Formats: sequence, structure tokens, C-alpha cells
Amino acid sequence: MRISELSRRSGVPTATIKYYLREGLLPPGRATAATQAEYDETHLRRLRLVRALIGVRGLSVSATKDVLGAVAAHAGERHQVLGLVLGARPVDEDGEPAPAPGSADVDTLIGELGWQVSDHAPSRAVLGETLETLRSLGEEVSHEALLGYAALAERTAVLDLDQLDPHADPVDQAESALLRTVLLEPALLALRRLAQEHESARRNT
Amino acid sequence: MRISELSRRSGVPTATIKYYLREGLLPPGRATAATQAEYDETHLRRLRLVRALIGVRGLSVSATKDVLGAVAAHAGERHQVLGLVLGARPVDEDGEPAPAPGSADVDTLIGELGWQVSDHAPSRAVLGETLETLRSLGEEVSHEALLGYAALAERTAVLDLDQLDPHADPVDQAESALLRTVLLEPALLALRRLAQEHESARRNT
DNA sequence: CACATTGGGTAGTGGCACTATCTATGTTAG
DNA sequence: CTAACATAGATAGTGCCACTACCCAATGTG
Repeated sequence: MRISELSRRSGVPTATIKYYLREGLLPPGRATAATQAEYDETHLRRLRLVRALIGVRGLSVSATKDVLGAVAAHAGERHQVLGLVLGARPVDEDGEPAPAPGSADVDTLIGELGWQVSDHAPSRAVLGETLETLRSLGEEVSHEALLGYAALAERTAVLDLDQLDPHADPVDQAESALLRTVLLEPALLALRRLAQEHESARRNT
Repeated sequence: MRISELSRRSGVPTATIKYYLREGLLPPGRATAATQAEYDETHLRRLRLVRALIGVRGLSVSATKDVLGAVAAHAGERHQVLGLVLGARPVDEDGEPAPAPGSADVDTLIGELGWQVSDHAPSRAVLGETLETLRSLGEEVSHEALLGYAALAERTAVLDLDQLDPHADPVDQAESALLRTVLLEPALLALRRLAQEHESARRNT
């Protein structure tokens, strides 16, 4: 199909599609001539995926590019992909591992839980920073509470992985995992909010 | 204290503080003269809170204003506050309840769980939209899985509420709840990512 | 009473996600 | 075969947002 059909079927203006092509969010079509290119279903799917990541989850264009790049680079290594980027901190100038400043607290917690995660997982830093900020605002999260949250996170992760189709090919599986990891985030937070409202009402009897 | 001290103690430039004052994120100081106003510790705390919501959680300035306004308006009605705005959809032009398009799925789920949440909780819509988007991408979340996530969300909420100090005054309690609800979000998502990486590695033996 | 500081207001900046326009081709209906 | 229309690719422009810089009259301060 040509760009106008891609646009019509996705609801995304052609100008925006061209923009995504320039930014590398969408692979170029197969050029048939100097001013003609052919797109297929994979482009359409990718475009919808990009829109979902940007629109539903609120990722920036560059973060979206990083995420998609990570999936492409590590497809087949599911756990790598799952631990990756996403919320992520900008990497060092030189694009290297990034020191992972992860506070001692976080390291201790992960050790206690027996979790095996790579040293430079950006989530370590996110976790550390968030807890540090809360502490500075006088809202320390106790170690026990943290263990409780971690246990629930672990069960959530089990649920996440149970939903992957083990027969799908690695690339599809990685993409599916990505989609569910990232796009379910707003849903999980919404569930928490609703549960809080319910629980709070319950306690106030 | 005067604005320069507020700036020095918070690390926020005076120009930015003035901006927040204009935007209503920070209440004006007590004016002592035409070109002089006095700020106190509550301003400092509020300023740090604003910075945390914007910086750590990534809320926009206007969303931050809405959140803080909601807390002020509903302090004392903890469950109202907890269910409120936050991630939120922009309200209708007229600022009314907003129809809450919440899909039938979501209503069913909430009914099944026996949760008591207000009809116009924005989280309903967020949840519905997210699930709908995933479905359109061919990643349907089964009803059973959703029930599983909801159960975990409920336990998370219990943990959240357990950490509130029942002796604190309602306003402080509402603020504390807000802080923990909103600021813990990145931390909870980070825990999920780490848990996914661990669980995925574990399964791959 | 000289002078740096402040409150309040207005205008400017840089980044981001598009969006519009232009040109040199291509395609296609008649 | 050609006139009308649709690209691809490039460049420039737009609107919004979160600041940021500057200006002024009015202070407070040594």
C-alpha cells in the first residue's frame, strides 16, 4: 500500500507518518521509484503500536524509538528486553551501560528477594530515586512495606509472563511482552486507584 | 522568609517560583508591602511537593494544580481524594462530572469484585481505554488475568492504606496519601519491571 | 540616602510533536 | 499521450509548554 492508504487505515496524517519515518520510529517502505514507496501490514501494525505507546502510555517519541530499538536488538532474550529501558533515564554521552547509581537500599532489597536482575537495569535507579524523594519529603517507605510491594510486584510479573504464548516466535513474543508491560501500566495504576478508593471507603465504614 | 531564601532552600530559581505562584501551584506569601511578601515553611514544603510531582512523576503543571486543588477541596474525605484525578483525563468544557464512558467490561469487573467506587472516577475510563487499545492491537487481556491483576491491586491498596497514620489530622493524611499514591507509582512500576526480568530469567532456567 | 533586593508583569527561549509547503518525480483516467 | 492527481523527500513553520530574562516601581538596609 502507499502512504495515503497507510494513513487512512491508521488514522494518522501522512505528514505525521513522514515525521515518524524521519525519526526512525517506522522503517522505510520498499522504494519502487524516486517518489514512490510500498508499505505493508507490518508497517500498519508498527504504526498502531507507536501511536499506542505515545498516546496511551505517554512515551515521548525518542523514548518510543529507544524501546522499539531495544526490542529489535534483543529479541530472543526475553528477560533482557523485559528489564530494559522504557521509563528510562537518558544514557551517558557515550551510550555506555550507565553507572547505575542505584542506592544501597535497592541493592539490599533485591539481594534479600533473591532477584536476579542485571546491574545496570534502569529500574534500579528509578526505584532508588523515587524512594529517596519520598524520604526527603518525610514519607519514608519502611523496609517491610517495600518487601510487601515487591512481593506483589513479583506476583504481577508471574501473571504477566503466564500470558505470553510460549509457541509464538521469539520476536513476536518480545513484542507482545513489550506491549503488555508498557501498555498495561496505566491500567494497573488505575486498578490501584480504584482499589484504594474502595478500600478507603470500606475502612471508613 | 523572602523569595530568595525560599529559592535557596529549595533549589528552585526565583523566576520559576514566581511562575508557580502565577499558575496557582503555590499560595501567595503574606504581603507586607507593595514589593515585599513573607513565605514560611509550608511554602517550602509545598514547593518541594510540587517539584516532586512534576519531576519524579512527570505530571504537567496544570495536572499538578488539579491534584493539589482536589486534595485541598476534599481533605477529610480520604477515599474521595484517593480516587481522584491524578492521571486524569481533561474534564469537559463545562467542568462537569464527565460522563465516564467506562466500558461495560470495566463496570462488570468492578461489580464482580464488589468494589465501591464513584461512577465518575477517571480511573474507570483510563482502564477501559487501555484495555480497548490493547485489544485493538491483538493483545486481549483475559477476564481471568484481569481479575488476577485486580486482586493484586487490592492488596497493594491495603498496603498503601496501612501506612497512613490514623492519628494525623485529615489534611495531613490526605496529603500523605496523595504523595504515596502518586510518587510511589514509578517505584511500583520499576519493581514490576525488575520482577519481570527476574521471573523471565528464572523460567529460562 | 545610595543601592541591592523584591513583587509583579511582560516578553522571550528552547524543546517537542507535529503540520504545511515546495519540488521533482510518478501514476493513471480519459 | 497528456492532464490531473498522488507521492517521497526536504525544509520551514506552528502551537504548546515549562520555564527564564528583563523591566519597573517600591522597598529594606547599611
